[in-house]
Amino acid sequence: MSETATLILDSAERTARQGGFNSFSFRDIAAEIGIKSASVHYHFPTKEALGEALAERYTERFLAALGEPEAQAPQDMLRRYVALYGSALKEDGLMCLCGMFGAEIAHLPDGVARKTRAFFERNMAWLQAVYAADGLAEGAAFQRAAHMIATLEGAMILARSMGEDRLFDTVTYDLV
Amino acid sequence: MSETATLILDSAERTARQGGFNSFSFRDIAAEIGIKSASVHYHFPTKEALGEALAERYTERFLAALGEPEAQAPQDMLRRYVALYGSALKEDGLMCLCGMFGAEIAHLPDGVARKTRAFFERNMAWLQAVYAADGLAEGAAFQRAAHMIATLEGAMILARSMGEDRLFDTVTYDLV
DNA sequence: ATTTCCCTATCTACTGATAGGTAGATTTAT
DNA sequence: ATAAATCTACCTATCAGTAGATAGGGAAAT
Repeated sequence: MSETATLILDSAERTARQGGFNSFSFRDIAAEIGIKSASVHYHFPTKEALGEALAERYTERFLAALGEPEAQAPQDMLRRYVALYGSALKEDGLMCLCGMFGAEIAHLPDGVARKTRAFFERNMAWLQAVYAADGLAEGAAFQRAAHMIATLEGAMILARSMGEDRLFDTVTYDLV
Repeated sequence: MSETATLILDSAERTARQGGFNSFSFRDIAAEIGIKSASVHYHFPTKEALGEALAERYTERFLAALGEPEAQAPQDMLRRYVALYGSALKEDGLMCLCGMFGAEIAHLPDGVARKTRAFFERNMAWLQAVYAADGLAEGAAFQRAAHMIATLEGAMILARSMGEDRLFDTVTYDLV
């Protein structure tokens, strides 16, 4: 991937994680990185393609940061999972990209919706593996994984809505 | 409030609860209810005003549906709270309006952001009253209230993203 | 060596559609 | 007659997307 394509994704991701899929535009991206909007279309022909690339890169980075589900003790892996959401919110000051896309999934182009769903499926699989390693049965692991993702995504929304990032820690304090 | 104003809000709310603040437009609303977009502006001069009215009506209806926090036993009130989110998702097939606005709050007009925050503040107050009636100390009640809201908002996103509404019940099964 | 050719990446200039918003005339209801 | 509500007709700005030109860098052919 070219450096320009990376700059495009960086710009789009930051804006999308504040205002959703309709908040970034080819023009704004182009202006921010000092090229013309037609050149953005050269790298990503349609907005759907750009959105897919965004969700895909985000998912890959997210899972890479998590590592293998059995890398350490289950409790440590869960703490790492919570911390990854927390750093996204507190260090970057941004929502989870796929949480944002997930909220508006009914209005997204098909390809973007698919990639968004894939993020959650892969996160579910990762968490279920951790809970399974902790000795939980399949059904219980599934339930706990869904609860974990839901609580973290919701905690980001609540913290941002109330303008108080510490709320994220309040919600997640006894989650692991 | 006139009948037309109500129809405008109905149309805008349904669309906003699928795709967020940028997903509804004066033109689309007008076309849907059979008037011209200029007439929509007569009732709601700006999109900010329309967004504020949306969030305000949604909040009032939501709290009215909840009733007084001490109306019944705390466990019953909590079950009612969870059920209210569940019916919004499963019967209407829609996200929580203020959950949607909350996700994109950094890109919303000031007035809409304020009304969105007010929704969460009033929900927090209602839940804290329920938990206080259940004998919890102030800090614990605050923590449990924040956790409840976060989990429910996140459960809606997760269920919609994975295209499986039953996921909402999976997440909230042992929440009360 | 030079020329020809293609590829990458960008540009200018444009399209049709849509966004939110406004002025002023007209209709409708009291 | 008045006031509320809607209309026609328009504005400016922005949207995603396209066509065609251009510059520079190799690779291949002569």
